[in-house]
Amino acid sequence: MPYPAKLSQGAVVDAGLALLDAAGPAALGMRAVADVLGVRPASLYKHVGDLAGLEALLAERVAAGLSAELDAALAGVPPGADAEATLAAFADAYIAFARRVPSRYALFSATPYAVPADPARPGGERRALWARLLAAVGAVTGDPDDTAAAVSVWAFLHGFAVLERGGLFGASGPRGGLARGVGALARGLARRAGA
Amino acid sequence: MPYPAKLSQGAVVDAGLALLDAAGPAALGMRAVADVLGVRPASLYKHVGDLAGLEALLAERVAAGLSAELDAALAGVPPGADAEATLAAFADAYIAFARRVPSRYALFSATPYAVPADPARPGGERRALWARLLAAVGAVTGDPDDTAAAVSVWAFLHGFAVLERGGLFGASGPRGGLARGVGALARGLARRAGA
DNA sequence: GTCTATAGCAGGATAGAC
DNA sequence: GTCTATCCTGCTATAGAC
Repeated sequence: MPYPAKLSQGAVVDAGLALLDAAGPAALGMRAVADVLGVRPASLYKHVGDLAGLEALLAERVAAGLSAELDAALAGVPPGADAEATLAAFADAYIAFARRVPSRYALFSATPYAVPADPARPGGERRALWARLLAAVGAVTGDPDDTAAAVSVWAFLHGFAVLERGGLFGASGPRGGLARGVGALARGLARRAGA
Repeated sequence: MPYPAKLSQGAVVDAGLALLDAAGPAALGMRAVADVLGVRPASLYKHVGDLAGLEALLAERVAAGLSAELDAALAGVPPGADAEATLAAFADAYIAFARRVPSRYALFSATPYAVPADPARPGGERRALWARLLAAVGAVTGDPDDTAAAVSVWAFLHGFAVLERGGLFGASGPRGGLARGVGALARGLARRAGA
């Protein structure tokens, strides 16, 4: 065989992830991914469609990784723990991910919605993430499906991650803003004592 | 005169702003701005240096606009108002700006720090914005220089703006998450009643 | 200060051979 | 399924004439 099969969709996604970590989201492109794989750019189109398709696959993969880490963090919280401690564990895991692999987090959060293409029903990982968030927030509010509260917490965490990564906090850094915000949200979102 | 002066730095910035509003941050470029002005791209370089210089000028201008609106919102709060109402007015004005001119907000928040170039000491508008934020948060915490609390509120507002604009909330939208988060932060950040 | 002309670079995507 | 070869589009930035 003159041209044996060297690629697969999974291999292309793996290469994209490696490139993402090494060179950042701006460097993600068909040419660069092909270079990583030692292959010609044209070959990739048979496996991931086009660049947008590759990005969607990558976002899904990243969402799965984040979801797993959040799951582990929630599982590590002792059964009788304080509700605020549960939310703090979730928040710490979320921010730790954004700090450890900022390029993956950037790609994930820049992809509006994994437009449900035909194969394998993407977007499912996003829903899993949302479920983890609702669980963590539910521990604080007492309502296991408190959408507004979940939106609040997500907005705070995402905003913190983005501002920190963008250098918007300046040289002084966040200055305790993470713990302060998580604590404030936990107390402020909690069901009123008398209710 | 064969080539009368048609341009000025201010005119180029105005055109950039118009282009930004009409076509989004991705469309901002020397060619496009020149087209808006009916001029050749090469002419712009005498006025704004290069593309990065133009972006810095635009970010500064946008920061000034946002700062002014926040100022007006804070000034509109009655003197004896509740501390939570003050923060809510600030938050509403912030999000209203991000919704009304999303491209301007995106440019502003994407520019890490107006690198202080020689002319007119840029970056000053950012500091003004930070002062407004500290004032609004100080009304809630009682500390006029509570950095951690200000970081918390900014992270929440920016995160909300970004997620909403990016369509990350999905079809259902934020679902009351803004008011919920502002209320929770106001209560959670407030100085303890007994202190 | 504006113009013409051009250099230089990078990127996505396709047609058709093997 | 991979290859070669190529097209097309987009952009910043500079040199030198007027």
